[in-house]
Amino acid sequence: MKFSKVTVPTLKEKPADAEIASHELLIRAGMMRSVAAGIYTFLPLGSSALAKVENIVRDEMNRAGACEIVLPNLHPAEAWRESGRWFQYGPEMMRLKDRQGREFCLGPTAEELVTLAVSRSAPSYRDLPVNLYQIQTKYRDEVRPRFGLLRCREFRMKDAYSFHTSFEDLDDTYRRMYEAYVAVAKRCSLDVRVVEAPTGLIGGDISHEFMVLSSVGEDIVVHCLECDYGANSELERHRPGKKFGTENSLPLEEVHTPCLVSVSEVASFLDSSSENVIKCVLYVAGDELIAAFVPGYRELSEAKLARILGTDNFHQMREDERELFPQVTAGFVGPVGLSGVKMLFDEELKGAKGLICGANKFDYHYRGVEEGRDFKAEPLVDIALATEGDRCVECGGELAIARGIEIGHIFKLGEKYSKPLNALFTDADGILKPIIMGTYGIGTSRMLATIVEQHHDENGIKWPKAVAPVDIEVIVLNPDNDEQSNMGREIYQKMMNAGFDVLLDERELSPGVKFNDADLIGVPLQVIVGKKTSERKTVDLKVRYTGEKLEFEAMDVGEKIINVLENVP
RNA sequence: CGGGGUGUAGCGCAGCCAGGUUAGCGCGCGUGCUUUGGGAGCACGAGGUCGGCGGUUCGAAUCCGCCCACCCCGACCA
Repeated sequence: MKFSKVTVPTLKEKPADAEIASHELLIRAGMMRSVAAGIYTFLPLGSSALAKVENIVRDEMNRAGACEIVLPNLHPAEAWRESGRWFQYGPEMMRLKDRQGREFCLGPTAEELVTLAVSRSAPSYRDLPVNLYQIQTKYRDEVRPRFGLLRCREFRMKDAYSFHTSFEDLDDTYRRMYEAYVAVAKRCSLDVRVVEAPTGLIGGDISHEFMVLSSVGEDIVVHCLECDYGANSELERHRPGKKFGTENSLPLEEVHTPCLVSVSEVASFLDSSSENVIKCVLYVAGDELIAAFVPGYRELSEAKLARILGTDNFHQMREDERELFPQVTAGFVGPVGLSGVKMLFDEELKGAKGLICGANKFDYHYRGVEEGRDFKAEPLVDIALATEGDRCVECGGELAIARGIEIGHIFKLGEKYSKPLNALFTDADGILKPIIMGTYGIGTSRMLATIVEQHHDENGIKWPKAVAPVDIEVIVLNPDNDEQSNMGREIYQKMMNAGFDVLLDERELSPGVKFNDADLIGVPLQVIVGKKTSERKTVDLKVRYTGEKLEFEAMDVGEKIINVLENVP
């Protein structure tokens, strides 16, 4: 590949709309261009890097016993109506009609189509299990596409679907896919953490997310620093690291707390701390009011609340709704003597003593409140978010809270799709039974961005060798010099013949431009042919990842390149 | 969908508040000469529906209205 013949429009300046490193660098390095919000064109180098990632995924899928297929992007509405998701998916699904008015969508995922494809062959237990996958463009009309390739409306994803005669058999494939995903991440130089995950719109019982910890990640991950426990914050479990409330019982008393509403204000006014205050958050769900109580030093998790309520159709009470619910005194709500409201108590409130809470009376709080004596914490639920200092439920180790980028997600679906789609197999006993399914997704374009997030410096991308768009860049500093030009071309040919992807930069530009472009593009190994070549018959090698520079005799540099390349990250 | 912001040459921006000739700057691009180990120099040159539509005005990039696109925060969500 010659630099002058391939479209690599590098930019000196940061694009105005790029907020994060991967977005900025993929554009500046000439690997992609934005077309519309959350829709990108991959230019030659970006396309090449994406293909490297996808081939690693492909290889690991094949090793795990999955078979590649190609499903259409255009899905007839019929399949989605049968599963019920045509109605559930909502505006996130890109819908369209053909000239006859028949409805279609652009596939956001493909459980329906693949399940129908398998079930139409009327499989018997002898035909199962099978595991089918594709690497395809997916469409989701995200509410807010952002961060370059991290959240797109059109993106690349590998999706696999497995079909089984039993849950035990599903467990086996699930484990193999889990291991394959870990292997993919490793080969792409991504440090991945596997966490328990919510199942969302895909559904099913058990699922795991593959998270790469990163400050630009959109998910919050809670994980143990000592064991393997990790979970998405939406369903994490934790053991409090400190005691809520006081050690001993205190007498209940009412105190005047004029205009003090927030937990910290009340705590400091009463010379106490947020570890003794009950926080109350009011929610409106339909025409019902919900008072949720959590320890004052914690945040309430709306995701957990949604799971408990069985709906996400609720919102925090707004000021203009206060008159609709005269039974509460906003800002001074406490569980003691409260009625006419649905109450929920975080588990940590059980048995707590010496607490401070609203007195359900304007400008008054109670102190010395004790659960069991002054109010009963029922129902007891897990609605609080983990906080720094919490301990692991598995091993008691320290929990860390971090942001993560979700690169993969695997689900045990069971019969969720096979039942409504009537996907059956004939068992050994001759009876038709629903197929047991699993589904496994990995975002390949998101992985590409994640790799750049994890591997870059102030000069540009530092591609790990396995996913670099090309392996070697040969830079001829002065192409007008015959000796340099010939040597550059010779090395270029030789390395291509040795099976490497090589980029030859013999553009008529000053050396600085070529050096900076090379660093920006981030090819693992630079071979520099310049003055030293014409004067001393040597060439320089520069390892992009480490910045290490080596000088070798030009004559036998081919072997040296191969040796050096073997040891670069 | 709520809040905030932006839209002027391929990219990054100034000009707008206080309307007034051929709308500027840097980078990039083209041609020529010089230069070639970390974003070269000189000379000449090309490139613009000032996001769109409508209005006010003798006159609109600039003021007003509507619309569109893009970005950020939130809500939401694989």
